[in-house]
Amino acid sequence: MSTPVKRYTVTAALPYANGPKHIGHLAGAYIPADVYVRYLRLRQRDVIFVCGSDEHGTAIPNQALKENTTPRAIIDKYHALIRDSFRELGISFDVYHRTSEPLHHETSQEFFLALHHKGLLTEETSEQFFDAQANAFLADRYIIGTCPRCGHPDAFGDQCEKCGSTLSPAELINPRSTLSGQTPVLRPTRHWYLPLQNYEPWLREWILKDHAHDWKPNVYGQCKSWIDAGLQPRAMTRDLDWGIHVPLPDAAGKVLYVWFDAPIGYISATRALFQELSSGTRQFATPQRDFGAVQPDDWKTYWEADDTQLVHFIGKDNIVFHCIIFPIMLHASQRFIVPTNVPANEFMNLEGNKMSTSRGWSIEMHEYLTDFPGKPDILRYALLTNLPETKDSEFTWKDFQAKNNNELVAIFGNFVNRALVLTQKFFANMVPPRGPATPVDEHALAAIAAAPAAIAAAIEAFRFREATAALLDLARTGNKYLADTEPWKVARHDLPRVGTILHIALQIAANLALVAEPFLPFSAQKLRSMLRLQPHPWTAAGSDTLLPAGHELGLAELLFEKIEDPIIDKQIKKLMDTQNAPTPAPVVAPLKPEIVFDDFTKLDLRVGTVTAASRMEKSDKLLRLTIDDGLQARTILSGIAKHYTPEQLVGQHVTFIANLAPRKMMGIESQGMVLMAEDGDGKLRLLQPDHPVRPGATIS
RNA sequence: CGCGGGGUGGAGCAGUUGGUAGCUCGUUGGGCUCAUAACCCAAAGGUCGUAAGUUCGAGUCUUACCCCCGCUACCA
Repeated sequence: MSTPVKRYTVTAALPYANGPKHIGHLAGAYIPADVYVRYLRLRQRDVIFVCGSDEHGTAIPNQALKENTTPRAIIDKYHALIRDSFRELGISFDVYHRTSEPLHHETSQEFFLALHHKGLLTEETSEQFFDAQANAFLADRYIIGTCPRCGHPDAFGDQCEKCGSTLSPAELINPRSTLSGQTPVLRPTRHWYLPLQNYEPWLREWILKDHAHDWKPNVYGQCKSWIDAGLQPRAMTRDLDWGIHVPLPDAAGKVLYVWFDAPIGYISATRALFQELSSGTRQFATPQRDFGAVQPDDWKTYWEADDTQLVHFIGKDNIVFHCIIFPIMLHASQRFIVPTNVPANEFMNLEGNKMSTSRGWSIEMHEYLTDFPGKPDILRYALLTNLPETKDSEFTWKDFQAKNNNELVAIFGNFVNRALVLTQKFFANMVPPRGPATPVDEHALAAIAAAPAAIAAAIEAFRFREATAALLDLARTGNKYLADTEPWKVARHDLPRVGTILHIALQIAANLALVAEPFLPFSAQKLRSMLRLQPHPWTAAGSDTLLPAGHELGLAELLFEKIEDPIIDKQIKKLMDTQNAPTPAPVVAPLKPEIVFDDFTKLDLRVGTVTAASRMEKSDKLLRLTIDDGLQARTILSGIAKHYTPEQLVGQHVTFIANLAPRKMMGIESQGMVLMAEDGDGKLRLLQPDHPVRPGATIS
């Protein structure tokens, strides 16, 4: 709204290097970001496209344990895999860095210290689980125990991988440390917090007011939700030995929170880019344009100058970090600019279900590249036309096939092929001269002139589906033009007229080659070579003189190939097979330690009759039961709403623990615990006597 | 009434400030034969989640409710 934009810093979410990344990630961030950047480059704007691997956090050591190797080996492996996949898919980063690099550690520590020296971080002490034997605080992921929901014996402290529940370590039954197997204890620990709440007025001004109209509704809504809920201080450090050390004298064993250091990775990557550009080395930098002579410090303008536009491309899971926390860090630094826009996408589902690498329900980038060699553009196109821009979308293999066969092949590729084959046939593969234009010709020329602006407007508004559709519309125009003018018929009596028609058709093809570059870079390149067309800036798009009369064309080949059913069926089968893979044997909980008879007699187990049952408001799982135990009506809350309706329970016998200390949940006191048999798959069933008994009957 | 996003022809989606409901794919019929049985034209197909309200007029505004997705919470 103020200063004209002089340069762009475009980032795509740092992929977490704990495993391969799938096409949902591509659809969420990388493909739209790449289209945007390639477009800006064609506009000859000053843009950098930065990314890198996010290699810290607790999940990396965790994955190392799973794969029985070291964190270093994990990040090396997945960094390379992800980086190479991106490159093969044509994601044109100027630099792909990694957060394990010393330069990033240094950048992050400087950032942390800058905030610390300004007095913007607070120190607080809280209680966290500690493993006395390993002498280490345990991140949630390092604590495992029996899941209180499904009984899975190896649920993590933050989440049960089996039933998907979100947990906190305190909920686990028989919690144990993965480091030593010991039961962890609570112990106080000190951390540095960023008081997010202090920045609420600024956020309200910056997001809710200044960006009320230019940010996407899903992003804006999420931000508003967070701000209105009231922001809390957030710990920016962790007790861990994998990560970036807190650069303070009294902070042994403390590292920066991964979400503190990861977004700083964008800055580190930018620094790395300019270091390598100025020194001529190429380790992480893969410059996609001529940057000219630069100095190492030139990175600063891309993060500090007001006339730089910073755009973060991310998936919706990252909104809070890129719109709230990182901007607060940037703003608090009083040095860096904050993002101009954060065009986050929703999620892409796969054949009806959420994508998940761990459950095998996904298409990994490297798998696609192996199964469809030389066809990155088809995936780019299929994702682009189906981006989850406003809501979750769905990828199916049939749709992928249809998009390729009916659109890329039949409309785009076929038009180009028609124009080239006709030119070969009638004009010895030379661009014929153009004669007087008829109204039909004028119409086609007008379409050529209008297309680039329509595409550009959609890209600049972050509407990539629309932009892609506009691209294909130009190819449709070409097909229609040929159908309307019928050069194969005209050839029988008026060859010069055929020349005019093909001249215009070839200009359409040339324009396609130009404006397709951001979307389908490999095919655009191929088409350019078929036309022997030099690269042009975007400003040349819309011109009807890209190919001069007399210009000799190159060798015509098929731009896209049909994909036959068996290929698609094979992919679908592959996906289905992952679900039919031998399901892990039903979980039978391991035996607990032996107890003596006295331990058993401490339990007062009884049978009661349910006299009333109702759902608890605001709870999916809790039922409020009133139970006649022979003495009184006692209230017990039970987490069985997913398994029984209140109506089913009234009148039923239930067994319960009568002398369990009362516990308040959702504001209601629960006086006991109803016993349930739990199946391996998490289903709960009542435990009942096989004949009616009187309420209060004891169990022994 | 926890928060956010979304519910529009068979499928996937557009619909800016309220003024006769559009696009792509699919379907059906026709045309064409240069082209990867591709292309072009036409038609059929929607009570815009439900109900009420504001208005001369609502997919578009208000209210209530229903459903889907995500986040959050309870789970003795």
